[in-house]
Amino acid sequence: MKRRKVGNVLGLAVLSVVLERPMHPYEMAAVLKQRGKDADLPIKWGSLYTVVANLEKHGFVEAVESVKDGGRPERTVYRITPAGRDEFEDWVRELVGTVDREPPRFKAGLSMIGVLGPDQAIGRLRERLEQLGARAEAHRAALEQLRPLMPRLFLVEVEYDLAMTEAEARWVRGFLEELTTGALPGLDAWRRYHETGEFPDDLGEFVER
Amino acid sequence: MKRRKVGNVLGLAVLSVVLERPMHPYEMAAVLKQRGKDADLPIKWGSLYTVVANLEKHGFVEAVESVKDGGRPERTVYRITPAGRDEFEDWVRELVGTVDREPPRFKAGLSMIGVLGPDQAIGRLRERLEQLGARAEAHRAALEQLRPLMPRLFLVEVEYDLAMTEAEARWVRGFLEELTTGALPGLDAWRRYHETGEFPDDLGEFVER
DNA sequence: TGCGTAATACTCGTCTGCGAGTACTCGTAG
DNA sequence: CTACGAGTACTCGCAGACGAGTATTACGCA
Repeated sequence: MKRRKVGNVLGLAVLSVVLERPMHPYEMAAVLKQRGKDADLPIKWGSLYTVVANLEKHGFVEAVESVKDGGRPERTVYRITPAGRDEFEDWVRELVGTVDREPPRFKAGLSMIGVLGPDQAIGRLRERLEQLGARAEAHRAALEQLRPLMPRLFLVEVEYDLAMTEAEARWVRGFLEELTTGALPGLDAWRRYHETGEFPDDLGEFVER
Repeated sequence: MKRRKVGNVLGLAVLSVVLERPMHPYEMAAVLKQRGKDADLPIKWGSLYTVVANLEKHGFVEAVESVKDGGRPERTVYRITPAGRDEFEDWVRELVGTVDREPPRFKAGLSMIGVLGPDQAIGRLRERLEQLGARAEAHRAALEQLRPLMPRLFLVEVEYDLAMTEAEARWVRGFLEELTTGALPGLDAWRRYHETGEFPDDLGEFVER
């Protein structure tokens, strides 16, 4: 039980907003959304209330008041506690300081790319490349637009994302090059395997690693 | 309901092994583990049986026999169906062809790096850089060792991972550079904020984007 | 003034993921 | 020859995640 008391990243997001001022859950979601954080961490309504309740259970936030404002449903406003502040900082420290690498799904796909023939593989990789290009472009545009409005520090995540997107695009382009020019060794063996369904006779490679 | 009938990636892994020959769940896990796939997709025993059951429910695999071999607990052996084959290929196609980008936790950390002061940020980033270096090194070693034993095609995922790790390391190094040389604009405002806890007066940036 | 639609602020129940057990067996060191 | 630890092959139950629903109010507009 070395695990974080509240494991959901949404909890981190909640802490980050409630740090500024007390809020009720719905407002947290609204603020997060409006700041564009929901692009990185999609807000699930179902989880929000569970997560806030958990944060409360562990003493990271506490209920301040229950306002019956106008005729609207009753809202419970939460405030961050000192323990919550600590937890938040510590969490950020962990996130920044350690690479845990939840393995990207693309990697799983790559490791099984064999089942598609080379031709399908090429097609799919082209699609991916296109999407990566669009994503990079969108980030560049966002940066350009935001740069004059915000301190650099608040844009660093976008710069990072852009850098990584470009890196991936570069890699995919390189791999694609190898596939299309036929530079990748074993390309025809691959094609033969995919068409006939049978391996060449070099299967001894499974036992090791 | 556009979602995949069995959503868990572990399902993909199961399909990928059961494609070669019929197996019982425990054996699937063993094979996966022994091939080192468990580095990318940690096998959770709890999920394995649920996932296999689900695959069966949707007709992607079917039970072949229940062997009572020796005195061991009874094992149910599963075989892939044609539908399972299709599902598998389609899944791989999706994985390779579309970038869905489950947002890296590091990005979340970066977007909140403000709460750590610049000094702590620097420390943590140094740690990360070190870990990235180790990871890259490990991958390079693995590649060198495996290259003569396996066709290139089976190493492509590792090459990809290496490329991405290096890219991240490069980015972190660059950012760290800016922080340590003081090239990052607003660095002292940041330090002041962290020490005193109060913002400079430019808060108008929250409302837009 | 009446009506449809959007926004507000949740609640509920299902379904999944998975950690922690369980029970049996085999090899082997003493 | 027997006790013990490591492997084998699962089962169970709970905690969390999340979609879909609900009830109320505000607001545009014809």
